[in-house]
Amino acid sequence: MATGDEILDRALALVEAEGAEALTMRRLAGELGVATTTIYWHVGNRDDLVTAVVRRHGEQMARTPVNGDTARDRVLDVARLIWRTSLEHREVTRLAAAHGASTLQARELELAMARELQTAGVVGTAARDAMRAITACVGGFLVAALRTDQTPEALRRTTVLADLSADDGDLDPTTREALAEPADLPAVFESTLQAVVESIVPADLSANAYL
Amino acid sequence: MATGDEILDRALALVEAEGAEALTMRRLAGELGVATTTIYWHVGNRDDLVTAVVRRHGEQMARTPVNGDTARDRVLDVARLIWRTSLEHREVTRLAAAHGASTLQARELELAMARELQTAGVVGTAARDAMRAITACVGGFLVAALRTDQTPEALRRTTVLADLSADDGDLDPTTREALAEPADLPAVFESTLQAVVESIVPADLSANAYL
DNA sequence: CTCGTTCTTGGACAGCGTTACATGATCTCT
DNA sequence: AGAGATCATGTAACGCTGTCCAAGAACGAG
Repeated sequence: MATGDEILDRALALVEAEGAEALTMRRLAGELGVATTTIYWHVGNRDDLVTAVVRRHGEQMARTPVNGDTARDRVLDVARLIWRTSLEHREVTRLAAAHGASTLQARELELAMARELQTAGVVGTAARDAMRAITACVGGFLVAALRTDQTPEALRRTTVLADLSADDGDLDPTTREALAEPADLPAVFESTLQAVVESIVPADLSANAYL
Repeated sequence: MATGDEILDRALALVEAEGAEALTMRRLAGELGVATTTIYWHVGNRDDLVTAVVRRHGEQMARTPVNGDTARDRVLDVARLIWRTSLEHREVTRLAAAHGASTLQARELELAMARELQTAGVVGTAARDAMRAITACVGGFLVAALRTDQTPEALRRTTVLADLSADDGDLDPTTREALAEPADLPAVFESTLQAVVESIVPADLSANAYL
């Protein structure tokens, strides 16, 4: 009656609809009209459940085609794709992050990035290091972005603003004021991404003044 | 008998000694030889507790002096400082990350970075964006690094290697082999950091071929 | 001594993941 | 067709978590 796939689909829907914290064994079982032990039988542990959910979602994420004329553009596009889809399904992203499985969520897209890097001439350990660098940055910006949509109270605890009082006197008032407001994260992400990719796959060799 | 400071000190020691997961209200109370409710009276919620612990640790973290001749070097050094101390106290870092309070942990150091950016001529919203970019990258590499020291079983689930079988046929065997092995994360971090900072605070203007 | 505030406690509640065990359904083999 | 194994589900419990309530202990001020 309740196949493993049905359970995973429901779990995914539950997470997307009501948040990562809503994914509890009892809750999911209730959603399916089934005893909690049934989930254990079909899927296993909660760890296994989350892993399977994240993996399944990761495969769906990778269905979007990659755009870009040059290989470098395509590398950039894959990174943006991870960024965008992770934000669109932020609850799944949150679940994956809490589980330490972000890499699993983006697994297919990371492979796609490796392919694009390859056609850009980056292979072997260099490709691996490049991929890790890019995905680490994307992941870092993602946690920053996901932290933003939390309760205002928790935000005030966490953000740098707090007290722009006298304790940082040697800081320009303009800067201090700017620090109190949130950054345009997508824009900062874009420019940082460009810098990182540029350091790995130089934009256009003919435009390089050194050559 | 049990002041708030004592509780926080014990909590910090507990986390550093036995891991972030060991910080439970009952466990901490037992450690202090006190009823769990006492903690609630002095510190408050568990959220409050974790927040206070992370903040306290963050203040201790910021006591290391910043090195470097040029302002740019000092910006780099602050970033490396966050990286290094966060790894040295990885359990606290894990706790902060699980709580969404990484920014709080590094608050003082981020302010230090803002100061260095200022002397490097980056002020106002540019300073804010620069700081966010750098800290996001550091944070991303940190979660990647912390994921590494997890159980081998969980690692195999998460890492990109898994099956270097036929499903990614158009991938160079050298690359495929490299992807199966972990990267030298500190080295990749260092070079990525350089690239990001370079894009914000150009190294030495006289060395720029365009000027 | 007594009142009021500060501090501490024991005991409960609801929720979580997980498991041992019993039960029913389904299929297979003789 | 009937016996037995395998699959699928349900019941009930264990130990753990954060949290709160009402009641008591300590203690300084009047």
